[in-house]
Amino acid sequence: MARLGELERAVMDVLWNTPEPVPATRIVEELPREHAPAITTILTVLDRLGGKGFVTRQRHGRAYRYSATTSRAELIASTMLEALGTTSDRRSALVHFAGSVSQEEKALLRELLEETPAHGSNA
Amino acid sequence: MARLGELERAVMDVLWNTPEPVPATRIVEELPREHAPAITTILTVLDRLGGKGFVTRQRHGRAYRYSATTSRAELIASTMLEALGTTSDRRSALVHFAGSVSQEEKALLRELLEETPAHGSNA
DNA sequence: GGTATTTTCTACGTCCCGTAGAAGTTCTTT
DNA sequence: AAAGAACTTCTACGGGACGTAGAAAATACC
Repeated sequence: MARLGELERAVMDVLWNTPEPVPATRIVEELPREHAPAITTILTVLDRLGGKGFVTRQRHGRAYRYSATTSRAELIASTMLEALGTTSDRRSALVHFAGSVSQEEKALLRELLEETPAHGSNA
Repeated sequence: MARLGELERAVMDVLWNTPEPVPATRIVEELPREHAPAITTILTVLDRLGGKGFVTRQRHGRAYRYSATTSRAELIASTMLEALGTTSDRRSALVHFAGSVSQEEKALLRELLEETPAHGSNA
């Protein structure tokens, strides 16, 4: 999966934190940065994010509004899955993973794994 | 955490697949590539990997032998952890993760989470 | 038609990574 | 010791990704 740069990431964060499609101008304002980039910079980034499949847009009057195609949670999950996929020895990797998550997350995960019914495969 | 390029990754794979410290020449031979890179290329990559903290070396006669500082499993686990760390809503991410692992891994993870005793925090 | 808003086009600088030649160092061999 | 082999260090280039944004074009408003 394509990787995100720092600004790309920041833009995604704005999209993820906003329930509705966002105009590019709004993204500039929303960006938590001292030195805010120019609007054209944001447009370029949005375009690249579109190319990577992370963002879509719809016309809204003269301008576009942008929204994320994938939730943050989904992206994180697939990053984790992808990392797991780089080894044939998944067990070892999971051993280390299980050993390094916090107590709370351990409990949470256990809970989530319990409650999932019998169908849960991926692909 | 620093990211790995394609060749860097391939070199790490050789190191991970070899129990003992490996001479650079050996890495060239071991590399599963049609167009094998020059030895100097490998040396450069090893140097960069050293800079990133993934590789160390010890002198062995005139030459060096290289070894990985981190196991593949550890690296994968920390990549997963790092991905998790990019959200404040870990729960959502874990929900998606738990929902997308295969049946076998689900069982395995459950098992691993059960058996871990009370100590398991990270930090 | 003039002005403001927004997009599209084009492009530059930097950093990372694959790539490796040239030159230096160290060991071996005669 | 001279020569050659083995290995490392130094230096550097080219491509791609990303942050950056000006100039120009399109669109809308008055």
